[in-house]
Amino acid sequence: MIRTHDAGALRAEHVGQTVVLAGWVARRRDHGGVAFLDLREASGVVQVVVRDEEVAHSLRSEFCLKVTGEVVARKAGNENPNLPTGEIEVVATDVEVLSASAPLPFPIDDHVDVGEEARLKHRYLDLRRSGPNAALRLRSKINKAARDVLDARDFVEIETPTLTRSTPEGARDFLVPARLAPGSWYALPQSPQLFKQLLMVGGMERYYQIARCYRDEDFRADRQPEFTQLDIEMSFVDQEDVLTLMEDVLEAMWAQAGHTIPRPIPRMTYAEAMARFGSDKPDLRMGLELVECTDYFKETTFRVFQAPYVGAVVMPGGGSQPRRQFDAWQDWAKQRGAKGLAYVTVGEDGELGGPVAKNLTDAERDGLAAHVGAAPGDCIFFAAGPVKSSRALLGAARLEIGRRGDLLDDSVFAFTWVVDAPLFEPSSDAVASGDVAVGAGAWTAVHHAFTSPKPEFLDTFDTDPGSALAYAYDIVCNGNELGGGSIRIHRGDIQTRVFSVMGLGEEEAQEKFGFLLDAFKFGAPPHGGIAVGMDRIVALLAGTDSIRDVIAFPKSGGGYDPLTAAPAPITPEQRKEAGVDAPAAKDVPPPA
RNA sequence: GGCCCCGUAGCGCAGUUGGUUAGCGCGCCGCCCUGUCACGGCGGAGGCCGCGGGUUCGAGUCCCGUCGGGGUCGCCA
Repeated sequence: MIRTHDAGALRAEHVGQTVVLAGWVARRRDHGGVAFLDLREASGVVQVVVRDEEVAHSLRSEFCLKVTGEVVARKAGNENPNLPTGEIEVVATDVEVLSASAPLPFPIDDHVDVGEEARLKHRYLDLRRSGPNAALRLRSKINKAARDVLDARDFVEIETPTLTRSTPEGARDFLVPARLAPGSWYALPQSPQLFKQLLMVGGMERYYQIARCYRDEDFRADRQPEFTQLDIEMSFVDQEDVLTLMEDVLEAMWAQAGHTIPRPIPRMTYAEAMARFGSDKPDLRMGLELVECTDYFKETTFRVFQAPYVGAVVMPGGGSQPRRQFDAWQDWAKQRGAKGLAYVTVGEDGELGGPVAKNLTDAERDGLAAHVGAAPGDCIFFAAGPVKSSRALLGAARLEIGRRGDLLDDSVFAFTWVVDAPLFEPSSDAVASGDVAVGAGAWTAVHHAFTSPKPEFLDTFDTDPGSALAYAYDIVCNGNELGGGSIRIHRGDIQTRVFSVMGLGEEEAQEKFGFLLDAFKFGAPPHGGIAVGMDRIVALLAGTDSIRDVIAFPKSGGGYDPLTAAPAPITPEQRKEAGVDAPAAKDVPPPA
């Protein structure tokens, strides 16, 4: 090693020692005859005193230095209590410039805000800043915590291919031309789903992988075209085994950030989550649950509330919002595709106000505040219409109320399992418009096509797809779906029936994933698993809103990498050789 | 794909009802400074106001288009 000591580890006990340090000039304070350098490296920062003006004068920010010097105690009054190394300093006897630095595109200074575009373009400089640097180190620790738990339980870490076959998982695939088979294409995996199931058939019994996954979808704040899952699969287990294991893993990961997760993690059914929170990933850091009002308004003369569903959510203290604020709520609701957001205010005297109140009967007004749990000064928002879309609107309103009221504490982690999701949902968009899809009966898997129905629906799931529940589970924290999994189908006959409900014929099923169906013919063990998104988990634990902050080299909008400027054009030669323009090797049947 | 917001010096931002030479802070360059720690002082350089078109006597400012960034809904199991 070039250095003998870590700069950030020097303390009073090292006084008198001659040390060799290596690091970067974080800051230079030149007083003419004496200059102070803050030398920064992975372990921290220490103050270096340079008395040779010739040497000090030429040094600049982010020069990479080797410093030889003696550790001395700072004189009384010169200590810096803000630094762990603040009691001492290193008086340089020799300073060697290992590498000079050009002027920086942006300051490497924790006090200065820099735009994301500039940071990502020079991400290697951004990573010298304490925040981004710490985020990646935290990520490493969390990965290790997960590995330790799984290793202790005899899991096998196995890598699966990234050049594979287009899989049926719902998102758009990234495609890679096959030079040796012009006209044919690999797909990058959306997840290792099929491979991990094959590993179960292969007798591995306990598999895990920290796996990169690829989905070619539009961008969101919490989405990257490539992202990382902790992927787990186990044989001979039921749901309890998977949930317990995952809780062990989560507990260990959260412990890395100094947090304790109360065990067991509570559970609620999908139906309960939708009814109480209007979401399949409820944020349980606050109350303000949705209140069912359909029965309450059963006899109402108010036409808007003559609907299959009427629900409410209370905004504490919201009654005093000015009119334009309520108008803003209307715009907010309309932007989400709703007609509006009806509201009633509760005056300090208990008198109801707002445009809706006068449409209600005396009886309806009298009991309303009590029914929804509103207090004087509150505001009650209503949604009326189709069950699913109305609850979704109220669920979104609930979160918005939480944000505006500062009711969501980011230092608190509220976990829940959401279980018993429906196995299928109507694939038509009839759901959103509120019509009940009947007839043609095109159904699509809520989770994925290999999720088993719960045992009690094994006989009926194809005759009554709408009411069948899936043997699936999602882990939710603070309104984020961290991940999910299921007990899989391991019997060919059941798999065929599931495909059939989805309108997937035998021939097409064989074409798309015949290799999996074939594998299941050879004594496939019962198995199940789970996958959680590591980017979101680390972001939560790092206290950042964006998963970009916990990815070493993230992409910006449009899948663009500001650092390498990928994606980039290719040469005509590359194009020809890759076979990008070759005609299809074989006609592929269109999707069902 | 729809909607909203933002593009002004290396970075972060201001720029009035459209008006003469486009500012501020930090950084950068030069000089000075022997106890600072987000050191300080003096001086200086640095701008196709994202791009294209239009309105106007005159556009950083108004209009249309376009590109880039961010957010959101759709989409993403």
